[in-house]
Amino acid sequence: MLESEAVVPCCPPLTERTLTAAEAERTAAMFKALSDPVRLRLFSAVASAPGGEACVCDISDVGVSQPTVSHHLKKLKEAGLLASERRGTWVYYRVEPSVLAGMGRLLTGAAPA
Amino acid sequence: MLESEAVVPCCPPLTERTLTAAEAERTAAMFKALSDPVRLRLFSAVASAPGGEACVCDISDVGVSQPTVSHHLKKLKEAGLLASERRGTWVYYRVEPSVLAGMGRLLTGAAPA
DNA sequence: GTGTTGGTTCGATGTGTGTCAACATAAATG
DNA sequence: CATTTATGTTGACACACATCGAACCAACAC
Repeated sequence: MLESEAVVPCCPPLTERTLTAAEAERTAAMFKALSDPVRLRLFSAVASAPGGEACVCDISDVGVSQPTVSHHLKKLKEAGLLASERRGTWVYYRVEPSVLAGMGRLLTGAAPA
Repeated sequence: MLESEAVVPCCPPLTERTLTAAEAERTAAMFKALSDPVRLRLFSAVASAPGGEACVCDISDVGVSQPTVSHHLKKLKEAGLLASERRGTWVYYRVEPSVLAGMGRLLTGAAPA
């Protein structure tokens, strides 16, 4: 199981040149992780949570069963977008810091302020 | 056929709050359009082309059959990421201007320089 | 008109994926 | 130990999707 193999320092901005097949493969994997409505809601719930992290119990109200939530969180983790840590009873997820900036740079070709 | 219905002024940054179901649906559709390696190569080919546009004949060398290229370009168009125009013999695709900035803002929460 | 080149649409097919119910694991609590 | 609560995993199923060849349309040349 290959998890969170550095997805950030991956590829040039989309406006720079045509991506190679390998670059496209890696970049597509990140977009694919965010291409499902449920995953997107889960991700934004974590990303917007105070402290940058949230326990599953706080974000699992997205209209699907709990196993499905777990499945989607796993996918986000495999894509390198989220990291998880168990603290006692609950499991907390947080956003991998550099990921958002990296994907933003991919689209805009510039670092945000 | 609903094409390019304003996708840009759609949704708040992912870090702001948990997206609503409707917001997640719309945002996921844009990410999904970029979640395929072939589409990503086609999109970057158009986005990086001089003048911001390219004819199909210039970008269709991505390792799949030409009908498949056409299929993917159609999807990108339906997602509001590309626009097409026929000029004589050839069909030209160009990037919808505000889309990249809009998606970048979605991820970083800030406008690029 | 016929022919040729560029592009899209149409079926068909195989693979991928989102979903849930059922089961399994992990930690706290009694 | 048994029980309860919180997550994760497995297996199965239905639907979506990427791909192709073949048929089709659009513009140009003859």
